[in-house]
Order: sequence, then structure tokens, then C-alpha cells
Amino acid sequence: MFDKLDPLLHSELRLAVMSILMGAEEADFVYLRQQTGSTAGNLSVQLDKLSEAGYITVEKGFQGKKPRTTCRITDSGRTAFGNYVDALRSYIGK
Amino acid sequence: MFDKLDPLLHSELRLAVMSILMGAEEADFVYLRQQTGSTAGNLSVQLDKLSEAGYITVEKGFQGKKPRTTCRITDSGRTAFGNYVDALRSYIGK
DNA sequence: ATATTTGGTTTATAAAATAAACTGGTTTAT
DNA sequence: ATAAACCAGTTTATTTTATAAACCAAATAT
Repeated sequence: MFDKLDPLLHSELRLAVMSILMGAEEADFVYLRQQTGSTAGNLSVQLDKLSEAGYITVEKGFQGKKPRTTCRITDSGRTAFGNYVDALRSYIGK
Repeated sequence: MFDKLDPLLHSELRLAVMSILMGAEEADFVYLRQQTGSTAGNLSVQLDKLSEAGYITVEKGFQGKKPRTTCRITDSGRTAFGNYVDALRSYIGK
């Protein structure tokens, strides 16, 4: 009756991050922090989880002298997001 | 940018229960347990939370000699569910 | 020179979800 | 009649998760 909701995506912050990355080729830590309004600590932890799951890639580099962490969604992440949205529909209709 | 997701509804089991009650006038404990596939303990706890929040009413009675717990969604619960669905759309589009 | 800001990570705490164990009563089998 | 199994839940304990607080290194500003 109800599809299982991927616990990795069923989290407000992780879902927001994935939502941004679904429509953005790439996004850096600072941008994600601004858009989601999260704390740096929380974002750091959740990015790790998404990365561990293979849903995103996290690339650390420098922009001039400042560190810059760039995130991108993977194919597997895209698929998982799509499946999550489909599963949600079994709960909220449409 | 992203709407806040009501934490009471952003839970797989509670959302499933609310989803059932949105389309069913009433549903008893046993039915909810069957439809959601949850354990009795988990269901009991989550029904309490929904009830505490005023999203559902829980009525205990008997059907012959067997106890029977009947749940119904409240107006406030309906509204909250609607708001939750709207908020979700800010994450999943559409 | 030292204080502050930037861009994070790590660790600790609070809250949630879930499962395991228990209760009160009923039905079924012996 | 008594014990065993079962039903409908509740309570308590355990695990997982989310979140915040504290910390760190480097760069910039005062």
C-alpha cells in the first residue's frame, strides 16, 4: 500500500540539498548553507551521509586561498530522488 | 526558499496513518496496523503523538468483548496534512 | 600583533523511531 | 477447571537521527 521512503532522503536538510542539486549541476558549501539556512555543522554531517550513500560527490579545492567544497548529484542520487518522490506520492496522492 | 516541514507529519508511520485517515472517516488500531505493516508498539506511540498534537482523536471502546481503538482525523489534522503536502512541493517540485 | 571572519570538522546532546518486553483480558485446547 | 495460546494494546528500553555547540586552521582586517 505505502511505498517505503528512503530514510536517507526523508530528512528535511538532506532533501533540501538534493533538491538544490537536482537543478544545479553543482553547488558549494556556502551556497548550500545560505539556501537551506542550516548550521555549518549540520550541513557538514548531512553532506557526509549523502556522500557515503553515493548520492552526491563532494570535492574539496581552493578558490584563491579560500577552501571551497563543491557538491554534485550523482546518477544514483538522481534515481534515488526520483524514487523517493514517487514513493511519497503513495502517501500524499497525485 | 524551502518551507518548513511539520516534524509531526514528516515521519513515515505517522504520515501513513494520516494518509489513511484523510480518506476514511475512521480506522481502528488493527486496521491501521495491517495497512501500515507497523508493529503494535510503534503504532501505539505514534498514535499518541498525533493525538497529543490534536491531529487525530482516539476513542477506546469495545466490540463485543474485544477492546477496539478507533481513530479519526480532526479538522486541524486535515489542515496540517494539507500544509505539509504544500510544503513538500517546495522540495520536490510540482 | 592580535582580533575577527571564513570555511569548515568533530564531538556532545537532544529528540525520534523502533523494537522488545509486559499487561489485562479472552478464547481454545486438554 | 486449568493451562496454553492469542488478541489488543501499552510501557519501557535501545538504537538511530538530527541538531547544536565547541573547536580548528587559515586568511583577513584592525
